[in-house]
Amino acid sequence: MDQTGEEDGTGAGSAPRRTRIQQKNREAILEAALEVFSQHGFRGATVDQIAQAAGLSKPNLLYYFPSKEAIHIELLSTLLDTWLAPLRRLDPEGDPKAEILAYMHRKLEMSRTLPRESRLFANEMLQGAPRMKDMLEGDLKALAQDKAAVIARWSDEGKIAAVDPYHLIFAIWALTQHYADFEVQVRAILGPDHDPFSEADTFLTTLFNRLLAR
Amino acid sequence: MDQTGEEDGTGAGSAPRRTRIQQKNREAILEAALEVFSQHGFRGATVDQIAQAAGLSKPNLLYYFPSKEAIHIELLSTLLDTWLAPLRRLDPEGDPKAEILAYMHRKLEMSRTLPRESRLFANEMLQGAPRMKDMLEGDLKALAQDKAAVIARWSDEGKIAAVDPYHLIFAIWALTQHYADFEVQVRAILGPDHDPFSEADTFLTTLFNRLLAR
Amino acid sequence: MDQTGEEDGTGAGSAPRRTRIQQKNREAILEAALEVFSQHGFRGATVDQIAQAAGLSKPNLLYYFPSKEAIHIELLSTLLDTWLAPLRRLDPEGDPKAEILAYMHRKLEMSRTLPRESRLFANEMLQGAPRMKDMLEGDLKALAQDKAAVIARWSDEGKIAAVDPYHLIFAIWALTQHYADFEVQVRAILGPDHDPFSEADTFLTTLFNRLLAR
Amino acid sequence: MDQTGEEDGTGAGSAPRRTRIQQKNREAILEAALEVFSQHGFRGATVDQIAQAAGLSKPNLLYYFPSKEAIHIELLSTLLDTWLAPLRRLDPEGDPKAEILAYMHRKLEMSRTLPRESRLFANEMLQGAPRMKDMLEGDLKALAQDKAAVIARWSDEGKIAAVDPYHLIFAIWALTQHYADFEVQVRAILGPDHDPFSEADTFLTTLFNRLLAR
DNA sequence: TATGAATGAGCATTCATTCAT
DNA sequence: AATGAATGAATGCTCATTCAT
Repeated sequence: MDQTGEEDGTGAGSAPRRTRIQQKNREAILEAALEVFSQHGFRGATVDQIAQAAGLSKPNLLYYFPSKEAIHIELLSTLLDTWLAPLRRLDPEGDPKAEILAYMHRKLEMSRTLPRESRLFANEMLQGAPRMKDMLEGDLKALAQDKAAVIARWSDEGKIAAVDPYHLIFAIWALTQHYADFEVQVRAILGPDHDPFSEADTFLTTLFNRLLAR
Repeated sequence: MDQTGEEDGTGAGSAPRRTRIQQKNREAILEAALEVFSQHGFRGATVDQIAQAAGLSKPNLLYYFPSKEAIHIELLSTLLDTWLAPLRRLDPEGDPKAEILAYMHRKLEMSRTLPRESRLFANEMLQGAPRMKDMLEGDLKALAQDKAAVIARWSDEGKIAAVDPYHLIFAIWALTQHYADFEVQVRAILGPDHDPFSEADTFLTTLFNRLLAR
Repeated sequence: MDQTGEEDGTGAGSAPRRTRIQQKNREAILEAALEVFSQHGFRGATVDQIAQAAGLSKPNLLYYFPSKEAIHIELLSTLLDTWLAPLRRLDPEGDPKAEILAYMHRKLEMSRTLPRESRLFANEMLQGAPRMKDMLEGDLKALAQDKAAVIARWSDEGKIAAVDPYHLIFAIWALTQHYADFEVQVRAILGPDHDPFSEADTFLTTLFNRLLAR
Repeated sequence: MDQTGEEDGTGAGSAPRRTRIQQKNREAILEAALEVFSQHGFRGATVDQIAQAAGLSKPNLLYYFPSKEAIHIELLSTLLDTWLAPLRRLDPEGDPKAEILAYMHRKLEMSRTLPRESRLFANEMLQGAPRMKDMLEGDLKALAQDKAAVIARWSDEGKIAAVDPYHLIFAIWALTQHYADFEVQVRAILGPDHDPFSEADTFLTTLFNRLLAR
């Protein structure tokens, strides 16, 4: 997914040296696991499925990761960074409404291009975030507070309409992720002749423009 | 095997005769299953958990329902009706903006009072609706089309601002269900001193007012 | 092995009610496990072996005991009581030498009739008593101290020859258990025409008579 | 595969040529294997544990020995020689009681200095000597018969008290090995302030003196 | 209706050993 | 002489479901 190279959970230590084949297999496993976990959830996924999808034998897969859970955790750790990146880019010095709209667009784009990651995340949330709670109350909370303060300031300064900054963020998350997480429903209703994401882009642009207009 | 003749979604079959104890146990099972399925997903839930939560032995539970899957399907069937009820009540003859806002409020209220149902539904969607696709493309689609037409008319007649009626419905779904489905995340960010649903009520009222204002 | 009915490890609580079939199967499992564990050790034994020896399927065995380890622990708990019984009967008011010789005989008889128990115990000791250390430092130590004091008194009062009471007890254990634990070796050396236990009886009687004679 | 031509107990084969590093690694492996096998038994030990303890990779370890079992067998073969050495030194021409006591002391000293070897041997005996039976019925039996005959002669000649020579040997084995094999138990009972082996020395000296006194 | 007993299929993980380099 | 990579065969345990009563 990204070439930043995953840490081993310690977050600190020296980068683990990996041979080319290790790198390749680890990536294949994570890619396969993303596919399987996002579709079936943690418990619903089997190591066999993942191994097969990665083109490895089950014991060989467990040569690269110590356990099924370790793969899941690795995915979630990497995911959170990816997930928060668009929000991180919200620039306190930029034009308020443009910044918020741009953020929404980046987030919608992520739903479009990374729907499996979105579903993996949603799965974890639905189950009460058993493996992610710490991350939520750490990085995520800090970032949300930071950006909410920025938005609140914009709101106070009259640069955008008055609006609860936290719930504005929630709204962006909810509205964009919905198109990934509830894709079946959206497609069932719209039928095959619609392009949900392009319509969503238009609709959400309107929505946030009206919501934030002074 | 399934001599209880449970209504299977067709809505036709003869009314199943049930003693009071049967009724009570079926309800206990469905209540328990809702709890367990919504928390752990279908594969993550075990019949044992459900039986224990229902206060029954495992074989006795399977006397009432032929299989784990049958319980799940029964829950989903019932759920869809509950889920669509608020939308059904959207009155074509009512005041457009008031109707839409009232619908949103009913939906948010459902997220507040029935979060387990919301998560059960979300779980099913995330997995591609393997057990619900027909219902989506049947009742749900029909209802959505029907109500979208109403909203489109309102929009055309200038009674509300121009808006894509389908995506308006999606927005209501996404924004209200988010507070049930991503509750951990919302609470992790807001902390213990907030009342997410009451704040959401205010925020969403504002949001839809601005979106729909002529 | 004995009809006292095993506790479930809590040591306290009410006696677990068991149906006849439960009683029968539990006993079959423990008997089979004794056979297998004493021969192959804990790690060397497989649940499959035990199940087969007990005439049960693997999952059915695990219906009666939660894990392989639980069976092992149950065996060891029961065993310690059996194991200490002969020493418990050492009567402080009896004739000193006769009491000690009688104890030795009871212990030797146990090696003869319960060699598997002896080997199970020896196996556990060899590995450092990972599952029995507490029992050793509890019941066993207390009993040994108690009886060592009795023997020390006899020794002090000149009723038996001066002797270290603890090491006298160890000597009885070592000498009697040897015929069970090292049975292959004893038989390899003596050949098929000897009766090790009857010879041991004579030899050990002589040994302790000479050791303890005033 | 096994081109190193390890002496396989027959004692005949050509002397294996080994480089210094080979020699060093073989020794490291055997040392590590002794540690691990004596603690966990054959089945309980893993090749990984041994390799790690020896500071080698698993495949490299298997370059030196064709299999886990081969290491075990090698250990046992070497062990038997070590084990019997003290008895071999029993001098038919020496002073009978002094010889027997000296043998007992050598054996006790071995328990003190080589407890792992003692436990390895005990483990093998407990399991019925599956890998050692031939050795028992060969070298061991011959030596035991030889020395038993010596003791029997001494006994017949009145140089020591009348005693069954085989069971006298067993007694020495049992009493000395007990302090290595059942060390946990001994220490659990005596507590930390005792020196089991030094006390055993005193006790066993007394015991055999009284047993053998004319 | 209800439950104790039983099981086949499956699952995550371990492990001795082999392969390729 | 050494090791990273790979695997077949277990191994302990779980689970939905069935059987017998």
